[in-house]
Order: sequence, then C-alpha cells, then structure tokens
Amino acid sequence: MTPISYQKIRTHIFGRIQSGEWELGGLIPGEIALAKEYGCARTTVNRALQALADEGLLIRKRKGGTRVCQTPLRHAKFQIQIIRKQVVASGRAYGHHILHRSVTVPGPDIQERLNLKAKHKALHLQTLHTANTEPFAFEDRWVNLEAIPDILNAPLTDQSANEWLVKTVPFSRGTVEFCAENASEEIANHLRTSINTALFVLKRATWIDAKSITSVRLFYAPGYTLSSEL
Amino acid sequence: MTPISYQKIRTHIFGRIQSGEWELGGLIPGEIALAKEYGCARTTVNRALQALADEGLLIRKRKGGTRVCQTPLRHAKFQIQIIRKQVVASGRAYGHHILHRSVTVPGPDIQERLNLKAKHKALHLQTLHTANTEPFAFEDRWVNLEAIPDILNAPLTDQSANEWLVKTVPFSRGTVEFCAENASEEIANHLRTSINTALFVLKRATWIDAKSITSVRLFYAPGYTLSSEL
DNA sequence: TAGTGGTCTAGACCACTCA
DNA sequence: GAGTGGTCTAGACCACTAT
Repeated sequence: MTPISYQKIRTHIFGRIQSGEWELGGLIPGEIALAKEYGCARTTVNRALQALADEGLLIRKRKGGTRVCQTPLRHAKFQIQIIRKQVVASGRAYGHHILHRSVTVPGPDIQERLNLKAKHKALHLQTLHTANTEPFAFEDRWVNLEAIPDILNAPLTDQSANEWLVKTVPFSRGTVEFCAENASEEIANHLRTSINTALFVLKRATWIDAKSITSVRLFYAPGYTLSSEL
Repeated sequence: MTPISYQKIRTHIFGRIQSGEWELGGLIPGEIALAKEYGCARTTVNRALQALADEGLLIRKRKGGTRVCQTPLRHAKFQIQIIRKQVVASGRAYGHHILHRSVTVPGPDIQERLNLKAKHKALHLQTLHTANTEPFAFEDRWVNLEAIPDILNAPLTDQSANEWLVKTVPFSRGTVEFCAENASEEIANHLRTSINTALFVLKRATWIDAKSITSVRLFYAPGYTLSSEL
C-alpha cells in the first residue's frame, strides 16, 4: 500500500476548511481520529496540521485541540532582494553610480539608529540604481565602521554597497519598514521626477548580534509596486 | 539522557552559519554526520535543517547535499490584518463610516479585476476607517455580487465590510500590492490632508477558487508605516 | 487530572540528481 | 549507479492546559 503524503493531507484538510465542513473557530477532529480516517500514522497528520497552523489557518492547543482560525491572519511574504536582481528580474539592464561618499559624523537620528557613540564617524553613501539607464531607486546608506571597517577597502564600483554587504557580512537580523513620502527637491532630481511626487520608501536597519551594521533608506522611482500572493 | 531538541540544533547551526564556520555557498556536513555530532536521530537534524532551508539560509538538494545560501533571500512577513485590529492594537479607538454605497456597473478596469461580464453590476463601497475619530484609512471596495450576494443583506454598521467579508467568506487566495500615490482631491478631503500628499496604498484582490470576490484599494492616512522583522 | 498536541527515535524505503 | 535528502511508521514520553 502506498502511504499517503502529509502534503496530500494538508491539501485535503485545507479543502475541508474552505468548504465550511468545520465552522470558523470550531474544533476539528484530533490527530488520532484523523490518522485513522486517512489511514496513516499520527506523525503524518501532525505534520500536515502543523503546516496549516504555520499558515495561520488553524490554532492548536494542547488539551484544547485544534480549531479553525476565526480571523485568518494570512501573512504576505516579501523577498528582500538585492536591487540588481530586482532590476534584472524585470528584464532590464542594471547599473549604479555613487553620488556621494564620505566618512563623517552623522546626525543624531542616524547616530541613534546605528547605536554610535557621540562624534563617532560613519560611512555615508548615496547611490543611484538604474534600470535601462532610467533611475530605479535612490539609496541613502550609513554604515557603522566599527562593525564593518573592511568596506572602506571594498571597490564598490562593480558591486553596489547593497550587494557587497549582503555577500560579505554573514547573516544578520534586521527590521524593514515601508512607507510613502513626498519627494524632496534633491531626491526628485536624482530620480528625474518632480518635487512632491509620492515615492515608495523602504527603510531597513541591519544588526549582527547587538551590533548595528547599516541603516538604509531606499526611495523607489514613481510607479514602483511591491506585490505578493496571500 | 535528555534528548536534544531540533530547535536547539536549529539555533546552534544558525550560529555556525553566522560565525562563518562554513563559507557562503559552501557544503555543510550531511544529516548523518550532524546526527552523530549532536547525538540524535537523523530525523531530528532533518527537521532543523528543513527549518533553516525554509527561512532561506540553506539550500538543500538530494545527492548534492546541503549548502549555505549565497544570497540570503530573507523574506519579510507581514500580517494582513483586519483594520479594526490594526487600530485597536495601536491603542486607539476604532470607528468607521460608510461614505458611499451603490450597486452599479463598474468601470472597465474593475470589471476586469472582478472578472465580471459586461454590464454586470457590482457593489461599490467607500468606507472611512478612523482611529480616535482621526481618519486612519480610506477604503474603496468593489464586491462581486455573483460570488457574494449575501452581502446586500448584511448590516455593515457594526462590522465594516472588511471584517464581514473576512469572517463570513471561507478562506481564499489573493494578491496584495503596496505602492505610493499622491492624494487626489477627493481622497485628501476624506483623510483630512492636503492634495498631493504621499499616501501609502494597499491594493488587494481576493479569490475563491477561480471566482473573484472583491477588489479593494486602501489609502492610509499620512504617516502610516508598515514594519516587519527580517 | 486527564486529554491533547509536541517531539524524539530507530528503522525503512523512496526520489532525485550528480558524476 | 550511488549518495543525499524526503518522508512514513510505530511507539514512546513529555508539556501544556482545560475542566
């Protein structure tokens, strides 16, 4: 007899939820019962139910049993890509230029974000990313030199700082924020658009352990859309 | 002897990756070797490695072995919440008003999005969501009445359409898009801001099987930020 | 306190893919 | 063809929590 896969069970149970066989918030049969029903080991059912719980469709509690989630908090997943790949994936030619590069003492907001001591210098980079020579995104980045001194020696001509950091610095934790901002005159010029145009902005801070590495603001050219499946 | 948990193994291996013990793109030991090293069953190691692969830190191939991912495509996860919960979670009082409600033939763009036949009517709703009586978001929604005729009988005063749909319609697939748009005069008025202000916009389309249910555009009041951990 | 999910094991077979 | 990960099983014990 060919064993039934946990993926098939997952899909089947997903269908039973969709069809309304069980009420929203209602209790569904226990693992042992489902295992008997599907003719497989409890472990296999467990795996299927855990997958559905991860997706936010089920809520599981010991002793309390498994319930259909009342308000399906679906999550949208976005891949945070290297900008070059974003551009290339859209079928255009990628390029980038460094517009500004200095080692200076940042303002208080960045100082706090980078967790820098007062008067400590950091690397400030402004880069324009292009797609088919059109502006694609303007990047305003600060790098903590205490954490990543090597970046001063890196030739950031072939690879952008974005890419260099991703490839060089081991895995790290971080935060991302998305918001909308009106273009300042400076940024509007860089992106070759008009002042006050609504821009999609990504702000990211990256850490390794408790050490701050870099803080970036990325202003996408008008028309940029971030999309995802639910 | 107390068994080592797959979570501990996951964390430990995560550390080994971070520390650079294995090169980016490099091969790591096989499951049997790691199982011997950690003194546990292969199944347990397998689970830990699968978790890390799901997170995008490892790439696994049969026969090819397990490698550290070269470009850690971390994904950001956002929970798509009911607006009321967003507001309440921020500690403010939620409210909503229906600004417009009609059953009409939509324009061609919406017609296509909803997969409607020509001249078919749909429900058009415009809702203002408020936080502490301040505008929080303006919602512009079309509902496919062929898929969800019941919504005409729903009292959308206590619950917003947003919430009614989430709670009533069984699980569904959908797409989300985020972008930035300049406020039109109408929307600026609703959100009590000035024209051309940059607004963070969420567009969502929801489907059940191949049937379109609803299409929404949500314009958040200025200052709204969507944030997430990486 | 009893029942449910969470996890580990040891062993087995399979599927993919690299050489 | 051979080696690696993918998955299923049957059984066991544990941890949480609803009653």
